[in-house]
Amino acid sequence: MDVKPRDCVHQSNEDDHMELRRGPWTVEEDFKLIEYIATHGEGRWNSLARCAGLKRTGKSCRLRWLNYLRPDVRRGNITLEEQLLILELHSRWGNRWSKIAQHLPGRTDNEIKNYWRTRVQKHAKQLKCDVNSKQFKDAMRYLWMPRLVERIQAAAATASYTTSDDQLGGAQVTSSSYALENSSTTVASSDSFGTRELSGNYYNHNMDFQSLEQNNPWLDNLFNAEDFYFLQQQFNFNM
DNA sequence: AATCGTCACAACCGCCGCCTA
DNA sequence: TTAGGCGGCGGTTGTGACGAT
Repeated sequence: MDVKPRDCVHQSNEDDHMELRRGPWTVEEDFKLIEYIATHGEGRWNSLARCAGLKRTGKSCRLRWLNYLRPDVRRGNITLEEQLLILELHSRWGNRWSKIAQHLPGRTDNEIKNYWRTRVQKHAKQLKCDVNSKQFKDAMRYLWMPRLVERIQAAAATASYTTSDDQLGGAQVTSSSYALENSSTTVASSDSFGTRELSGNYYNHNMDFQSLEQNNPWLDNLFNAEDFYFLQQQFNFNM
């Protein structure tokens, strides 16, 4: 952003010692922040907070803007393609959330971090293994990621045969196609493995995921009973 | 209907590196 | 050169929503 709130003279001793607000943001606070940034641009968050008349720390304003109010923030469920990208990038970079977020347009590091903690770590916990263990990494690489690839491909195939938005939901197909385009370029450029290799691994394990999926509408529940059995057989998890 | 447990997500905290005076 | 301020990042916590009992 170009315009910085550098010409703010709205400071007084009272302001300096005012009680800072914490906790959830109100609609009024959001409005103030949006208005101020629309006029003056973002950056220099401490003085921005003062000049905008917000009884918040600069950090709090920055976080609220970047994670919630920014117009290009994408909200809603993490798509399959995004899940695949997160797993792929995390396997390369670890907990470098902001770096990972740079490759998922509209997603924030906070959102990705939350996704990892609530979904991925949950499954590690269910498998009674450490999320950083080789076992779990193998499970991700040889089961979870190939499955995501299959699901992405299946969704794309279904979409191509479908002309009616009513059957799949127009928004979902659009979002899926958009993300697939992005993820395929990124994943394909991976120096370690790409979609083809992932699919190969998937077939090597000789699993009939298609029928499995038909019988199990797991969708967001990434590991189901059969998966646990498979993991137990393949990776000797103690369950 | 009430209570409890779990999940998802927003927000805060502490640390670190960079910049500037 | 250095000290202080600031922004960015990753870890952690608080809390509302929701489902199970």
